[in-house]
Amino acid sequence: MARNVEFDESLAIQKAMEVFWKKGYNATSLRDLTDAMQINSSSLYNTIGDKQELFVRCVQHYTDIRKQDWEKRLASKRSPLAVLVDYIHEAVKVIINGEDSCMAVKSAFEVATNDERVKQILAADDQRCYQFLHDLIKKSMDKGEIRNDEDPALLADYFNSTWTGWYESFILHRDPVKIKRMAEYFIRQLTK
Amino acid sequence: MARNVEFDESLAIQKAMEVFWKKGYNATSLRDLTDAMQINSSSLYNTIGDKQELFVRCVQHYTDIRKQDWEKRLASKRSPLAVLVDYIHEAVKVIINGEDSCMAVKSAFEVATNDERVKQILAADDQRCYQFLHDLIKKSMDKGEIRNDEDPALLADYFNSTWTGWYESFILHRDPVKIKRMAEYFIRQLTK
DNA sequence: AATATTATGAAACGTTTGTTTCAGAATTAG
DNA sequence: CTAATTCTGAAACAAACGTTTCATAATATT
Repeated sequence: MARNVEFDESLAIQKAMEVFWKKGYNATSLRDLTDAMQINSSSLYNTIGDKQELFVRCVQHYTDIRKQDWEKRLASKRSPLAVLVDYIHEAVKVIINGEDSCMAVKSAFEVATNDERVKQILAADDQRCYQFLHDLIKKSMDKGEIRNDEDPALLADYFNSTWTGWYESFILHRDPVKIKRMAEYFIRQLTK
Repeated sequence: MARNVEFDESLAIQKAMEVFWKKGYNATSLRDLTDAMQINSSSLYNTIGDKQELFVRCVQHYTDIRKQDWEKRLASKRSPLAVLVDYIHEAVKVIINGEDSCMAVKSAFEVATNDERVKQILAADDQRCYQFLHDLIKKSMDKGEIRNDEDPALLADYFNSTWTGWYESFILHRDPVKIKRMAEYFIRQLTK
């Protein structure tokens, strides 16, 4: 027998995520957040909680979106190698055209070292990406699309950790050609 | 005709660097810094400047140390491949045993996106690491120590960006074996 | 329609932030 | 020794921080 929450919580989380993504955890103030979310701080504290809790929810939201993307790609009818190559090309596009870097990577270095919950969420996200790559590599090997003289688990680990450096490179040099060349080498390693 | 600065400036920079390295730029307060440096904030502002200026000096100091290390390794009498492999193994040790992640990487993601001077310093540092790798790879190819069917500039770029992901992986999973296996694969790519 | 309950907005909370001030201690040059 | 200059330490600064309070508005249930 009382009123309901007025604002759309998932939309508010989305808006907060965008701010955290761009500025990072520590450089984002609560006013930055409530401005973007268009809610009062009392509403924030009544529903979601404090800044840390909000950040956890935002990181969770960020990784949820990625999870859905990987699941959709794995369900594709195309050949595993085609899905893998397509994914790499889209990753390059995101790095080159995206205004901001990857929120998962930024949060891993800035927050995961101090916040156990954020670390768990990002570790789970990383594990899913590994699984995504491992599935595609294994299937490609079984179908004879790529060479199979290396352990697919090792390749998945290696490739999974590779993107991170591409983000750093693009932050420092803003050279799209450099990223594209590395991606081509990346794919060549598998196929030749 | 007046007194001199009392504290050792380079020692103070070193101490400040350690704090920034561990906590990151935004999570570090000026009191954290003056406590570690064991100086009063007035002395800090009189000699070095504000927080941003101090951070720039710390990042510069961090990259200076790396520069010296690369120069020393390049001057080695051993074979280029041996120097390269040795460097990779030591990089793995640093990742696995180091309490904190790489300050250059952390700063690239947290600060370089907003601070042009930090970005320039880190870009120059990255360029030097590229040059270090390129020199060793080129020489190894010329001596016939490794395969030469790929462009050494491309390999240097690719390898240079690879470490960053290893740091992220270790933050999230703390699995030394994983890092070691990736390093072995890394070396295998060159030699076989 | 009355009532109990909850969400909201504005203001205020005590801390902490980065930075500045300034009197006095220290030191060098004449 | 004197005097001019500079460094230091403690205190204070306003602004911004994350968070809480509370009166009021809103609504679902009876």
